Amino acid sequence: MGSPLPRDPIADAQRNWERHGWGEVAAPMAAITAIMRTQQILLGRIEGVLKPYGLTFARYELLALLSFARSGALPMNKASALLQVHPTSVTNAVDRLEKAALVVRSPHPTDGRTTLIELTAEGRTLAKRATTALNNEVFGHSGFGDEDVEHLIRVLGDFRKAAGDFTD
Amino acid sequence: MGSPLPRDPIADAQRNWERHGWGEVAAPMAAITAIMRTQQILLGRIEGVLKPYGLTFARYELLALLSFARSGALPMNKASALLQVHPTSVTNAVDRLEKAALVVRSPHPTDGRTTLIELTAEGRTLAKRATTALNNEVFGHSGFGDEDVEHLIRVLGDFRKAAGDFTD
DNA sequence: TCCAAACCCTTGGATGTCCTAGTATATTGC
DNA sequence: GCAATATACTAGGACATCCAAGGGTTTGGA
Repeated sequence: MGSPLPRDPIADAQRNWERHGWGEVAAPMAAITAIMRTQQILLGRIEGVLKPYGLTFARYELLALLSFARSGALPMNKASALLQVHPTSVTNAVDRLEKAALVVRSPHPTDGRTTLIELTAEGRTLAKRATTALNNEVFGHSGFGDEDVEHLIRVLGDFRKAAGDFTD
Repeated sequence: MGSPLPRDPIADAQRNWERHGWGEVAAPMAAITAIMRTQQILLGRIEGVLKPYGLTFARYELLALLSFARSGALPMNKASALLQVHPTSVTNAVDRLEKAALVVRSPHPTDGRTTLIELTAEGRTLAKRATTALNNEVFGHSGFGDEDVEHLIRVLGDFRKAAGDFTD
């Protein structure tokens, strides 16, 4: 999006916060802003790797989730809960995946309100290939040290739990 | 978006990765996924606080950036670089902020290609109030411990630097 | 001097996310 | 058994982000 800046804009923001007498919250502000930016960078990398497969991250996540389900099928509401996104986002993703013949919608056997999302053979194949690509090109070179990875998993896990993501 | 899940879906994903022989990259995958989810949670909180002010996070960031500029004005391309978003995103944000009379566009005095974004008096006032709200309601209760905040700033700072965000 | 290359901003299009409503199906309770 | 409530999915709308392209302005080398 541009060449490297001469200075870290988030560190600058933190200094501005302190300079304005908000020193108490300057560090958390910087940490939160850094999380936002890091997510943006990672998402960009992931989307870049997935593009050749005709997938976006949202669609890949759904495909991957289905590929781990016993039967290769899940109710839409289940997928929405597990992916932690709004139901309409799942509808959107399924619409496009279905158009690409990677999944199909089928009625739930006993509950008429529910729609099952089912992986097709191509969907399963593509999920596997995309996962390999992501493992090789993103997760395998995350840029985080092993210790930092463990720390992130723990700290962000605690945060997500406190935020009400899960009970466990 | 839903009630808490009985189990951490990211920890489950990590286990799935390991079960499929991708143990090498399971942890980084989990860490990255956790960052994505954490960003989503934080963004939701921030947007919730800003809503009463008629602001979104994108617009707030621009307003805050301008409020820290000496003259309360910045070229669009400068803002794009500092916020690290695509120029068209800035155009979009400025369109809406201008419609709300929080900023105005003015021509650059010497470079005819450049447009300056200038904070209005209301814009400056609103930025201050929104910042106070965010400090009180989000940054002040980030949910991260002091040590974790320092750790996040360091680790994510290194990551962003390695990703080419800044030289410093 | 003058034209090509570089730079700046905007428009239009594709995606994703969320929210609000609306329709259809299940469940509950009287 | 039937009405009221709850649940599941989808349609439409508001926003944000990015990319690709287009039109105007500067800069720089021939």
